[in-house]
Formats: sequence, structure tokens, C-alpha cells
Amino acid sequence: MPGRKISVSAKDVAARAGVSRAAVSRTFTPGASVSQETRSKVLEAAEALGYQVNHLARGLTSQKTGIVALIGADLATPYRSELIRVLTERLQASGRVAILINTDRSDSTVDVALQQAIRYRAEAAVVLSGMPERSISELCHRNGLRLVLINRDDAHTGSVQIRLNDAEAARVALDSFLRAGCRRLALASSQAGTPSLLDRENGFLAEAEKRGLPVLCERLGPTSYESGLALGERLLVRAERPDAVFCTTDLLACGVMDAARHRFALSIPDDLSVIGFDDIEQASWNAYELTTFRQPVEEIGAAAVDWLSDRDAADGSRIIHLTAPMSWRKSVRGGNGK
Amino acid sequence: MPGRKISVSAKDVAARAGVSRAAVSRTFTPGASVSQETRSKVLEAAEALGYQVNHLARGLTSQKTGIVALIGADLATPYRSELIRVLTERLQASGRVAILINTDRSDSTVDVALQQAIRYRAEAAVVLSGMPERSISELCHRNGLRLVLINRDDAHTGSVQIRLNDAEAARVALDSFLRAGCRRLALASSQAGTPSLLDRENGFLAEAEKRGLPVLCERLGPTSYESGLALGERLLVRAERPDAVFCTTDLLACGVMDAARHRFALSIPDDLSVIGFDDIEQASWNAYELTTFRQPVEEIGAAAVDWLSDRDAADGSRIIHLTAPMSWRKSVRGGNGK
DNA sequence: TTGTAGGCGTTATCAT
DNA sequence: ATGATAACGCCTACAA
Repeated sequence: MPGRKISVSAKDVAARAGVSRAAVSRTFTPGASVSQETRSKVLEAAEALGYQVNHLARGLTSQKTGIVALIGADLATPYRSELIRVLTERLQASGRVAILINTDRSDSTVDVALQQAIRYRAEAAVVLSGMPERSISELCHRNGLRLVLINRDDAHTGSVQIRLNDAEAARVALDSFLRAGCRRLALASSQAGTPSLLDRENGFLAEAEKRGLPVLCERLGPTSYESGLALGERLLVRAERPDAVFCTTDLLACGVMDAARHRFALSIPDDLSVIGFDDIEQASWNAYELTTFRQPVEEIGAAAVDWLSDRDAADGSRIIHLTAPMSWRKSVRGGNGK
Repeated sequence: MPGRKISVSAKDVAARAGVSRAAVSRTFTPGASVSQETRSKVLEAAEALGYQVNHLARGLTSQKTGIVALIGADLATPYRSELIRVLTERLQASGRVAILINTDRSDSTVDVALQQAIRYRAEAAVVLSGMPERSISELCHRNGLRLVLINRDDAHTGSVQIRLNDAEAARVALDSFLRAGCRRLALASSQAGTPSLLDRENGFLAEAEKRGLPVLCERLGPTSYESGLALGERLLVRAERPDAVFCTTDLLACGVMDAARHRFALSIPDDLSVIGFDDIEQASWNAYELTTFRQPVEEIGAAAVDWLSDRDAADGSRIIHLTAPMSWRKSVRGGNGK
């Protein structure tokens, strides 16, 4: 027999307490009818034996496992890890558990992660990066797996999208540069090409074009500090050196700032104004004091968990729009924009 | 009946394929004997229906859920999130899944997290911060939950501790300062008082005392950048200003460096040498170039997962010692220590 | 209030 | 190779 009994079960407790298994079950089911006496007998036996209800077996009958999968790549990134912190906290507060699926390795795409989530009968999956194939999302639907898509496109049935005002924020960034007296505009982004990155890029570019302003535009590598460094180099060697750079991400912005200061001995914001996006912790560090847009992580977490708790929302898709407020610090010439 | 059937089961597949449930089970059990014909019938039906094996039910009989709990606070911290990234990746590579339990909120201690892990019949729990009560670790043992304690004290049966050479590293730090010609030594730490922090503090202090050197010593708040900032203020206002600070954590070190530069206009390493611990990503950023000790996260992950795969190790406790190599950068006067 | 019985989706055992 | 049958640990009618 593979794996003899390894943990204590309700049966053991029932035996020790001298009651039926059902009595044990009832004792641990909120709002069931048990007499005070048996209840305490059961509790005592459970305590002595170290019994914990098996949620897996419970989920088998009740069809509610309480498991929610968090799926994404670059889990150690400041913004991503912050989101994970918030989500786990709120999920737990609502009586659920998070399973975390890392899709960094090339052999583990979002699709296989979703299949894994189904195998563990997760009630929902929160997709933090990458995009599920259309076909796989049908699979999810058929298995009762609800989808929360954070900052990605293309909702399917039984899913929510949570989106930010990326394009508008980009326009605000442009406007801030202009009011600060900057004229040689630049845009720095990665090549990731995710929906939110694209929206920020296009929002900035479109607004500049509308005003007839040229923008020096570079896209490079993954969304990382190193890319920002390289981006800074490329942008700042130009003869016509930019005096303002909108970075689609704070990580990129930190890299650009460091390139400006340490490779070109430029001063920020006097020689160069910088605006980022995300408001990662480092953006507020004294070394950066980066003006940026704050990802409303708490609101995102709340929205996701609220939607999960809303049984009626299970079919049909929804889009929730949240806004990323500007966080003024010191990387833009001329103060707080007022 | 609460919750009608929500996902497709082996029964459904069996019905559609015209075979028994057992045949379906065998098809999805590696190394079971099924004829090529039934196998393909099953596979086809499974594909059409979108069937995924239910790992929860599987774990019920096999006693192996494949679930490992990651338990900790400050999940969004650079070092912590990096560790989580590595662990999830390696756990997945070994065919397991991580459930992530956040103990930030005061009502969710390590103990309740462990109980949660037991309820989900996790095979093991990796404790990243905090310490389980003695009594609860007995509970874990009784429920077959193995414990991996990273950088904490006090192993119990059925658990591994993974420890670093914290004290030795601290001695190396002291030595480096001395060779750089620093004489006014300081130590900056948080009040967290975790085993590894304590070892670093005591290692530094003990070695200094051995050599008859006084050390200015400050401990403050949680282990964060802000604490580092405050620590820097306190240390550097002194009349006898330190010319070297050993910070027990990189996050503290970044704060101290920023305080030195931005509040006291000091230059690093000319006016002040700094050494940290962890080698978080930011330590390598141009703004810091911090000399520090690298947490061997990959090795930690590997050790943890290897131990989990070693069935013989299930009883009896072990301590695994790993070393944190020094990472020379530019925050110590006089170069690379050679 | 309590116990009995059946079912949840699997896997393991035992015949066939 | 295949199918019936009995667990696994729990929940929930249903009957007592």
C-alpha cells in the first residue's frame, strides 16, 4: 500500500471522542447543529490528536476549494511582488488560499499554468503577465475556472479585466514636461509590448503628434533596470540630447536616471526631466525621487477579490477601469505641476 | 445539493470513450498498462471534453498532494521575493505546486499559516520568516508536514534548517573595513532580531572586541529602507562621525547611503565605507554599487527541494550550511580587497 | 441532536 | 489489458 496514513482524520477523532464521523464534521461546519456536549468532546479529541480539517477532501464534495491561482513571470520584480503581496493578503482575508505559478521558464507558459490551476481545481486564476490562448480560455470556462486578467487585453466569458488609464496618464506626462518647459521629448520603453505598455507608448506619441511635437523613441530588451540603463545611453549620446524622457516603467526610469547621472554627469531635473510608471518602492528612494504614476495595487486586489466573491459575475465578462494617480516628486523641472 | 457539477471528471470521459473509469485513470498514470487503442480513445474523449486530472482527489488516495507551502512576511521585499521566485520555479520543476501564505497581518502568524498548510495537506512548508511555536511543530510532525526553516533557529524533528555563514561574513566585513584604513566603525541593524541578523551583529561586534576596537552601534525599527535612512541620520550626526558602517541588510545599507549622500553631502566611499548583506538587485544599481554578501538563493532553493525529494530525510532533523560569498563593488574605500 | 448511507473524483486491488 | 470494487476523507440528506 503506497503511503500509509500520514495525517489524522475525522474518523480518528470520532473514534476517540466516541461519536460518529458526522458529528465531527458538524463540529467543524459553521452553523450546523451539534449539542454543546458532543461538540466539546469532539473539540477535545481533535485537540489531543492534532486534527485539522482536510480542505482538499472538503472541496471534493462542496465543489469549492478556496484555491486561487496567481500566474505570472518576473515574480521578483518590485511591482509584481507588491501585487502578489496584496493579492495573497486579500485572498486570505476572504478565506481563500493562493497558489503561485511561475511562468519564467520557457516551457511553462500561461497556458500550462492554467491547466495546472484546473488540475488543482482552483476557483479562479489571476493572470499577471502573458496572455492565455483563446482555446485554453474555453477550457477554463468549461472547468469552472474564472479568470482575472490584470492589465491585459481581450476578455473571454467568465473573466474580468482590470485596466488602468494608461493612455491618459501618458498624456498627463507629456503635458507635465511641456509645462516644465521641456521641448526635446523622448520615450523609453521595453520591447515587451504588453497592452499597458503599448497604451502608454501610444498615448504619449499620439498626444505629441497632435501637438506637432517630435519624439525621440527607443524600445529595448525586457522591462528591467538594465534595459533602462542601455536606453539612457542610446538616448543621451544623441547630438540633440533630450531634456525629457517618459519611461513606461519605473524600473526603466531608474536605469535612465542612473545612465544620465553616472555616464553623462547630467543633473536631474535640471538637465533632464524623467517620468516613470508604477511607483515602485525605489521610486521614492532619495537616490531617485522619481515623479511617476502610482499603480493602485490595493484597489486592484480589492477589485479582483470582490469580483471573485460575486457569484453572479461568474458568467459574462467585465472590464474594471481603475486610475493611476500621479505621484509628484523631484524628477521633473519646476516642482509639483501646479 | 450545493454546487452542481462544475468541472469535467474521469467518469464523463469514460462514458464518452465507452470505457471504464479505471481505463481513464490508467491512461493518465505514467507507466500503467493500457492498450494503444483504448488509450487513444480516452485521449480523444478527454481532449474533446477538456478533461484535466483532479490532483486534489488524486492526493486523497495517494497521500501525495504535491503541495508545498511558502510562509512568510514582507513578501514584496527584494530578497524575499527573489527567494519566492526561485522556490516556485524549482518546486514546479520537481512536479510540485507552491501555495503562498502571507503572514503580514498580525492575525495571521506563522502558526496559523502552518495550520492552513496542514488543512491543504501540504507535503512541506518552507518558513521564510517568523518562528513556529514548539507545540505547533509537533502538530506538523503528526500530520506529516515537513518543515524547511530558512535562516531560523531551533530545528525540530522532520525539518531542515538552511543557514548561512552570517557571523563569518560579518568578520570579513570588519576586516575589509580595517584594510581599507577605516577606524571609526559602526554597525546598523533593525530591531527584528532574527537569528541571521543577530549572528551578523554579534559576529561583527565580537570580532571588533577581540581586536579592541570600539563600535558605534544602532538598532532601529523594521528591516527597511526607511529604517536605514533613520539609522544613517543617527549615526552620522555624531561628532565622532563613523567612516565605516556595516549594515545587516542591503535595504538598510541603501538607506544609510542615501542619508550619507543626501542629508550629509558625504561621498561614498571617500568619506564613508558601507557594506551590506543580501545582494539584492538594487545593490548593483549604479546609484549604489554596494559591496555586500550574496544570498545564495539558487543554492537555497536547490537544497530545499532536494531535501524534500529525499524521503529518508523525513525523520530526524538536519542543518545545511551554505556560504554567502562577498560581492565587491565600490562602497568600500580602496577597491577590491586584494 | 444524532447516526447511517451515499456520493464527490481518484487510485489500488483483484478478478477476469 | 480491462472492469468491478473498495478505499481515501469529507459532506449532506435522510431517517431515527
